[in-house]
Amino acid sequence: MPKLDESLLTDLPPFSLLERGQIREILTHAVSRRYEEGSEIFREGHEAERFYLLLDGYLRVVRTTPGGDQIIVLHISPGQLFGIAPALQRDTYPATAIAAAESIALSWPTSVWEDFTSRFPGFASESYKTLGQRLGQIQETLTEMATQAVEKRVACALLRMVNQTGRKTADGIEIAFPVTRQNISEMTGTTLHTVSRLLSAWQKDGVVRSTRKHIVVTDPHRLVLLSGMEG
Amino acid sequence: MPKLDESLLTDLPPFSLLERGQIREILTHAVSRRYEEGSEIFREGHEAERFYLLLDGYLRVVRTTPGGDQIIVLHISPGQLFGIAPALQRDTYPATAIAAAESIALSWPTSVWEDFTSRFPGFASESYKTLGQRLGQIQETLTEMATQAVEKRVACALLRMVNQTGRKTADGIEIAFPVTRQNISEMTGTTLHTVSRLLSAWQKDGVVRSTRKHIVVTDPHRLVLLSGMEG
DNA sequence: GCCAAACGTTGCTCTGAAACAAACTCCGGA
DNA sequence: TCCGGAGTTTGTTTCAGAGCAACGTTTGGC
Repeated sequence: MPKLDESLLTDLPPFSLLERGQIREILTHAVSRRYEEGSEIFREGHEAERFYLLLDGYLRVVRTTPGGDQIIVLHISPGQLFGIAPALQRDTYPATAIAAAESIALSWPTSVWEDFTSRFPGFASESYKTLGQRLGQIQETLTEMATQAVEKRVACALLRMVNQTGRKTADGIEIAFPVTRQNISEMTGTTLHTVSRLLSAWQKDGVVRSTRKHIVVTDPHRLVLLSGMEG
Repeated sequence: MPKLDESLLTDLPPFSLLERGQIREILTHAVSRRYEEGSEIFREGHEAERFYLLLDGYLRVVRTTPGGDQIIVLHISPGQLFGIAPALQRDTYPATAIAAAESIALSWPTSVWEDFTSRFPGFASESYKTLGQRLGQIQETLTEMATQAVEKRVACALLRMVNQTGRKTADGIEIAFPVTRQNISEMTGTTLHTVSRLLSAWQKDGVVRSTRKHIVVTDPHRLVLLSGMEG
């Protein structure tokens, strides 16, 4: 295991209120691990043995139906806690986490959760804040799914990724991790065919530019209009 | 305010570990109120001033889109905490709660939340368990919405209501609160017309029997088959 | 440098369910 | 008792988007 530097954590919300010494102690319990693109960090329904903090990379949180269809519930960006089943008194993960890009995460055994939340001020409240945000996000996605047409859902999904992970480039804002049409269809409850057609059309209109597994939004404002969020 | 009896709370999970005296103290901070069918307990986006416990009746938790469409995120049954935004470090309600039937709820000011969770063992953990269950339910609904056809979604919605609130009658299991076709369409992201057609067809097949605002599932097993959960 | 697999595109068909439309029925209140 | 509104039913039309099919393109492994 590589040596972990304290500065990794000092700027992250769950740990920002803590002393150097406390952070050092937290790190002594942590395991750092690298996950390559497409690999599974944990699986839905399995015993929740550890909880995690994403240091670098991006994750997809995924659910699979009995019928074998997969849907992407949300994405995790660096700095976020995930797999925090213990916060919800669950002993089993409610979804599967998959690395969308090569990623690095710290993890701790579930058994130290109790200890962390009681001893470290701000750790518990930040965790619950994260949970609250996620609950909100999922509700948002649910209402969108229930009320909006496919085109708007896809536009919203792109915007969400751009807002979370977008970085400016010469010709627009690009999504910082690999995404396939299939992935987008799993975020929006549609088919890869429909997503492909939409992206092609938007590319023709100059709203996006996309290559294999890679999307740049060239005209975010137009995309917002397409998403039907306003106007 | 009517006098509140301690026995109201002693059997409910959030309070089951507590002493009589503690429960008495909790009740001194509580306000009890009756909500008539269709009335709003709190509204999405408003300041989360109080949190609640449903004593009797049923609630719908609802979200409204900018476009005016409404969708029902979940239902609340007696004994459950709700409006517990403080548990998630939110200062605003993430959804609107509406009485689906005449209901009675206790409520406390958000300011005592901190106090309750720290002083009363089991209160916090039960609250978080509730939250965990709800998160799971919503994820479930989301995947269903994304992958299943309308017919299955409606079948699932009925089954969920039956499982949560169903009581046996002469000719089947009935849903314990008023439900309109419109309501079901708001649970499943479809139109009241489609729901009406489905219920008519199922009634013809002897799977359900329904009158205005009132549904009895006469053949739950067939409904499970229709829901595509197994087989 | 070749091959296979993964990813993407595009055309065509067909159907599930929305949209539109019109009645009908029940219930509560004046 | 009558009226009006809320809830329900049913028919018809329409179309977005799934399903099916075939082909093109990139990539990485051997």
